[in-house]
Amino acid sequence: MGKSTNFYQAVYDLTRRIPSGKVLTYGLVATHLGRPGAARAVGQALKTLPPEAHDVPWHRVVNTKGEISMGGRVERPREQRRRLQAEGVVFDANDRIDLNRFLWSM
DNA sequence: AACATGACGTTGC
DNA sequence: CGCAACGCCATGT
Repeated sequence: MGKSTNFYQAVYDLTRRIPSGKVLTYGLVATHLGRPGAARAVGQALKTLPPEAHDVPWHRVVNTKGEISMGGRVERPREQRRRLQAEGVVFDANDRIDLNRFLWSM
């Protein structure tokens, strides 16, 4: 039940290290975890987000286009955008982030 | 163990 | 640049 797998834990760990005002893509997170191609699994980890990971800045992870995913529901993406803007991240006219400026590079 | 699912990515048209 | 198809991976049933 509430037990998360090592992979999920790793995702939460790395996501927690993303500095405020910076973002990372699902694909890069997967790659940094040594599982290139597991971008979808990363998304699942962040959407499931257990109580023990309430402090994980899930909003700092976007897709490779620099845009917020999941357009169906509008509440969640909206909250994500709100938080990012509060950290200084800028969205262009197409609701897209300039990854050349805000992508977090280690 | 097999099948279905998804907050993704890349390539082809 | 927008859309469709295919690929990849970890989970849940």
